[in-house]
Amino acid sequence: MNPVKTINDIARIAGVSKSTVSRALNDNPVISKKTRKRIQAIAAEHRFKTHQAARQLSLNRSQTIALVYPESEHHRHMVTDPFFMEVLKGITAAAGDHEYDLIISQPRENVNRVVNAYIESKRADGVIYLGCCQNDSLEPIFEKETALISCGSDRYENTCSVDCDNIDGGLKAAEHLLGCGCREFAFIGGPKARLETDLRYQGFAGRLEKLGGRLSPDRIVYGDYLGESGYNHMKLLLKSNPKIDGVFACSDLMAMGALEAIRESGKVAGKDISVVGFDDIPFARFSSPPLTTISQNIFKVGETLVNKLIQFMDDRIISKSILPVELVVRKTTAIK
Amino acid sequence: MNPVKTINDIARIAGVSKSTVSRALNDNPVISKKTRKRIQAIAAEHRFKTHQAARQLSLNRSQTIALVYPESEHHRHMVTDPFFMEVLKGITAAAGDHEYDLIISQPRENVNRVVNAYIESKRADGVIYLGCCQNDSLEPIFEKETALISCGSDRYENTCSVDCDNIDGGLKAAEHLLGCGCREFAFIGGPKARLETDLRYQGFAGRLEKLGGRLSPDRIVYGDYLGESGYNHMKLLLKSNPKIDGVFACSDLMAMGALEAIRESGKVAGKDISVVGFDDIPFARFSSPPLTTISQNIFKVGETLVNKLIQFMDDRIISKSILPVELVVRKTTAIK
DNA sequence: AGCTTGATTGCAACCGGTTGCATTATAGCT
DNA sequence: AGCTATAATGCAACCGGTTGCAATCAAGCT
Repeated sequence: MNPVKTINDIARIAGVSKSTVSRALNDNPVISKKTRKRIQAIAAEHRFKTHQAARQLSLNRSQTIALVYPESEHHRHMVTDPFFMEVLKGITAAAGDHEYDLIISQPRENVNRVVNAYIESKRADGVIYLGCCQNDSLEPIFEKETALISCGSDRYENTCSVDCDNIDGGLKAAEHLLGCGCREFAFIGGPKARLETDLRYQGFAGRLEKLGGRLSPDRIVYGDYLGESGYNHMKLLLKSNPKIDGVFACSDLMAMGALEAIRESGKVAGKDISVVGFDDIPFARFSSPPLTTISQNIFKVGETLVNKLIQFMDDRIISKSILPVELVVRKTTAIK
Repeated sequence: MNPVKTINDIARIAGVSKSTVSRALNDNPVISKKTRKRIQAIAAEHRFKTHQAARQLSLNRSQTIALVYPESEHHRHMVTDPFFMEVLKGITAAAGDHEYDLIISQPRENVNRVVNAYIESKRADGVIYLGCCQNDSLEPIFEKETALISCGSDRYENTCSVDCDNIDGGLKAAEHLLGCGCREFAFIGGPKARLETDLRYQGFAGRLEKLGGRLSPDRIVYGDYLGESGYNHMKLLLKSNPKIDGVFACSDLMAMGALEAIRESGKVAGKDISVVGFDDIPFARFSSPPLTTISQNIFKVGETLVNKLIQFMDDRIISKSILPVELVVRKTTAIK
């Protein structure tokens, strides 16, 4: 097959001008249907593919969304974050549906600069910012009219965001544990700097206070979402506060770590101590015992991030979305 | 700040031609050091960012790598694949180091076409193909001189690939289980269509045969890498083959599902039955009991994929890399 | 001073698309 | 047939960089 590289080649073959080819390939109705079909057929036959850079240059639009997430504070090699996987699935699916490409980057530092670089170099038309810590200082970005949407860091008036209802999650955990008859509580949060940790705490502690659960400061600890930190914290908690009978952990991984610590202590989760996790990762139902948890529709978070970002890019509509969570009762909680 | 958009603007401000600016910003030594520094200073002062599409068009190079992975056969919303997360980390890190952008896509179908489209539209300079199933038929791509590197599907002569030493993994699992005194084995593979399933089986079964372990066909089953399939398969195996005392599962998730099934059956993993997983996901040490498993350096796989792909793009060097695996002994295996 | 030479810089074409506007073809009408 | 309204197409500029080659400049030499 001869090398057909550009619309000029197609134009020559079809005996029309290059502008006609361009319009035909974009299905511009100003070109007669007959010509359009003919040119499209020729293009297909020669396996022509538009040179994306050229197109982007003309249109001054990259048809690309950048996904930026900061490197986790503690780990570089080991973090297996179920949340990220799932949200990524939602994002890729939705981006694909809208015919946007997705470029991803996990900057070592200076998230701020990276986000700006994507926008200013026209490398991306919009940015999804995932799980920003409170000290990330994206202010300079948020202040501008940048097409940016965030998840896990909704702290700026005029920026789009999508989040799960973290307060309601904490609240549901509290109500359920109270309903199980627990009275002595512990809270194993995510990293303290993270907004969602705070929100879940608010929901949890607020409802406990109202309904008479005990949650003293020495039973409020902060982990890193991974199994190990749940295990370690629970071990210490059990030693210092043997009366604890209700635990809310801000991730399933930490909850499962806690289960292991409970088991080692000789107590039985779901009987002596009730445990509620957060996330409902696929494996949650195979923990031992199967984990009661707050389920987030993370896939949907990903989809919504893309959809709302595109909406903003198209219409400048600023939206704050809060997606519902729900309690999934399994075996780590039971009425005493 | 006045809007400084293009190198033309910089040229005007600096009082030089646009080509000089272009060269200066690329640190071309043909421009006098003084001029270079001056222009770079001006560019920095005005926060100038190169328009990437324009640059790509000129250079006919996107400085981008595409990561393509097929949608998992069974699940769309639920798969939490620890392997993917970790390899992605390695890929983003290495791509960043080489100043390549990374675009990712999980095509619903027609992986083949997607891969080609990236290359032919110059959207990407090279493609990383992850975990190809045997029926994906990427032949048309592999046959060409496409800059493509694959992981999990090394089936084509003249294409780069990176994989862990799956055969050796199976072999090590077999030796360890035999060393524990096991004699009646079961194999819980990944999807049957996947190459690594076959390789691990070869290593495992081959060594068993040599050293006298029993692995009859009805004890060879295939799951989907997730916890649930490990659970279900193990449950059935225990019913049909109560004598089994050594299990090799091709993922930690399946192994952990199997542990749960073993627990439910009243047997004790690490005593009555030994179990070896594969992957060494972070959570493996918190399963109950902590899981003995074959550890892969998946982060390194990601890095290697990028490095070898770039090497190929630069020098057309075709490389096949096989990374070592190692046995991590925890508590699910013990000498009887 | 005049000439050579190497170091700097500028000119203009080019990369491969898109698009406003002018032009031509077609159809419809009297 | 002649004229007009409209549909279809082509021309050429433009997007913002890069780069081969020509032009200029300054220094070194006889």
